[in-house]
Amino acid sequence: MAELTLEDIAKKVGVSRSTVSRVINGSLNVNSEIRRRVMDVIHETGYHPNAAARSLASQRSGVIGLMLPRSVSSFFTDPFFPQLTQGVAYGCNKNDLTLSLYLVGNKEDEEKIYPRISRRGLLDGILIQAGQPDDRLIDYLDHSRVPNVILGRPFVLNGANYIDVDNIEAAANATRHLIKLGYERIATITGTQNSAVTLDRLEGYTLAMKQAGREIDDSLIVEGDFTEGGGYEAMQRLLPARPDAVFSASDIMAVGAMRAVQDAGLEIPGDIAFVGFDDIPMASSAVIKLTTIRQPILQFGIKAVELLLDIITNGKQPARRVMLETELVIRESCGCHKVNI
Amino acid sequence: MAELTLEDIAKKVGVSRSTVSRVINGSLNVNSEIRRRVMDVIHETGYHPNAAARSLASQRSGVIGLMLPRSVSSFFTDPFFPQLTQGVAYGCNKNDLTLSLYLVGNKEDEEKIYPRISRRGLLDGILIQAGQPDDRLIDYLDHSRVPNVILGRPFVLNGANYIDVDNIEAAANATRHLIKLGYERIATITGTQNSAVTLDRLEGYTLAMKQAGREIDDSLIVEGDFTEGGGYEAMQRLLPARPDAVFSASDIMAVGAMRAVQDAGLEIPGDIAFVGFDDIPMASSAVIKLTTIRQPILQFGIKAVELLLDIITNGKQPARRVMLETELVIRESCGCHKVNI
DNA sequence: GTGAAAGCGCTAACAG
DNA sequence: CTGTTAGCGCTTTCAC
Repeated sequence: MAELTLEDIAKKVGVSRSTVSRVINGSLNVNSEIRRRVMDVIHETGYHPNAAARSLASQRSGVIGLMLPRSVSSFFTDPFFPQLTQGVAYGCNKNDLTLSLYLVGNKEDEEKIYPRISRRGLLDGILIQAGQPDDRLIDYLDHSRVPNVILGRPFVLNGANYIDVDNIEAAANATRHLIKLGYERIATITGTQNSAVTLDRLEGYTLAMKQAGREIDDSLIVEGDFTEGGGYEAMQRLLPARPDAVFSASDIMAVGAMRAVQDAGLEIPGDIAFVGFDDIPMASSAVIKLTTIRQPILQFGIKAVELLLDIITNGKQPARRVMLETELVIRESCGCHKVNI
Repeated sequence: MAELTLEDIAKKVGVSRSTVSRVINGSLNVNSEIRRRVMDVIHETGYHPNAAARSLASQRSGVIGLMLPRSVSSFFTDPFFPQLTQGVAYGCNKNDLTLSLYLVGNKEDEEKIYPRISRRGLLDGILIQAGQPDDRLIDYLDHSRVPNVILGRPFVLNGANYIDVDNIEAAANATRHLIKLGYERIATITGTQNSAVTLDRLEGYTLAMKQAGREIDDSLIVEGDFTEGGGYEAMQRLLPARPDAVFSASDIMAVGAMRAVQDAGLEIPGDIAFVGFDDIPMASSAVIKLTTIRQPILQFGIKAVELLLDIITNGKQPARRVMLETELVIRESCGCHKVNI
């Protein structure tokens, strides 16, 4: 059977194309009897309006993009991104939006993707993961008229719309918890250099330490890369400095680091206590029991979609900055109960 | 500035709209001098054709969908899916396609998504992850005219186009490896009930055991759920049966199971040997060293896109079934070297 | 409350 | 090799 059009439906019901369009788009000014008949025919025939035609006429596609730049290589290595993606997907489902995913693999991909997202008609707006300071994309989008919101604080603000958690405060919180528990040599495993999250979480650590009158010992600060393996190696480098507690800038690195501690024959939290960041599902597993800073990852994605929708509808002015709350979730890796005895 | 149209470019260059369209679409029949001038103006002005108009006129959107049904709840829990998604994304990048991701969260979402994917004009075709036997979607798509390929063998074939690895043979291979190494009590941790992968891998295990003249001992078969925690628990249930080797239907479950073994004070592979399935990045980490069946996950995604493209171009007849090769990757968890001594 | 008519911006015959 | 001419299928004034 040939594809049905609005015109076909109209003919079958005996009304005009406009009327059918009105009932599909939920206009109130339609006689309820006619509306019913139109609906019936639509269901009987299994008619679905053509998306391209609709986009062209209405200048709205109902599609938003999610772009993860090349610098986010940990897409399938850190559960954070899949979960974020899921949050965005839920946000889309909720708002009857379709999600287009742009995963950039290499420089070549990148060049091909720029034009695709700026092609009008395809996307109503786009969500971009903040990356490294030299990410040209954010800059690029700033100049384009595509409504966009940045996931995470971008390096250069410039009236950007973004959503984030207060990484500095959250990391400070995590560190303070360790300080309060009486640990003497508190170390930190940072994320990849050159990303805003890494900088902010490190700053939070430093802040809390200084506020507590502790000196910053560089041998207690090691760089990870947001992977489990990276956490393992970072911990191995850290071990000689004899830390008695570690604040890890991500849960997945904490998991790797804890493994390194165990492989070294030490105990958690007895010998070394841990606090992570993210609260990925694994953190609450029976085996890990990681005390961590919970980010509302799913909510993050959902809110981002809503923020974007707001910008699409009402314009990008004034700039919007949404901050989500984090929360210290106490499990066993920090050794809380040890102190309570 | 108002949005540029093809007409504007044509006017600036002093040619007709069609000519500009031709150079954009790479038609050969254009005077090279004119082509150059058109290109120049396009670059100067930063013109991008409107995707909706183009889709409407050409009946092709350049967008394909990737649908992960509700039954795939392990999206952000098993690295397999993110990696598959990445493979699909690469395949899209390579072929100048845009990827739309449909992650179904709940029944409600599901109902909203059906019409979205069957709306013509939006999608040129769709990739669907095979799920449980009662997944209505695959059935639904079979009747629709949307070109589609199923990722993994579907329960009901019916002329479906799909791509898969030979799970039975691969699992048998893994099991045979363990048999050859002389293990006496070889167990298996299966995936979630009711999925084709689970069934096939279990069948491979049974097959290899029977072929080797081993009896199938039900106490050596436990069900997992494709999560790390599930693997851990499955192993705990398995321990009393005193297995000396385990074939796990996925790497992530193997990781959990191995942890359970260590927590029980046993050694790998000394007390219990392991072979996994997938070869996720973690499997080759310095800590895990998991012997496993490597699936070409990225390739899987890329090939799926190419297959879909073929169907879009040449029609769904005849049905295409693509099988990808797997490979046994030997690391340390199987205890190979123990035997070689 | 309903219909007619004018596009939305592009592709694709078809002439020339 | 290039221009003219129809649409693609829908939304949206604007009359009535």
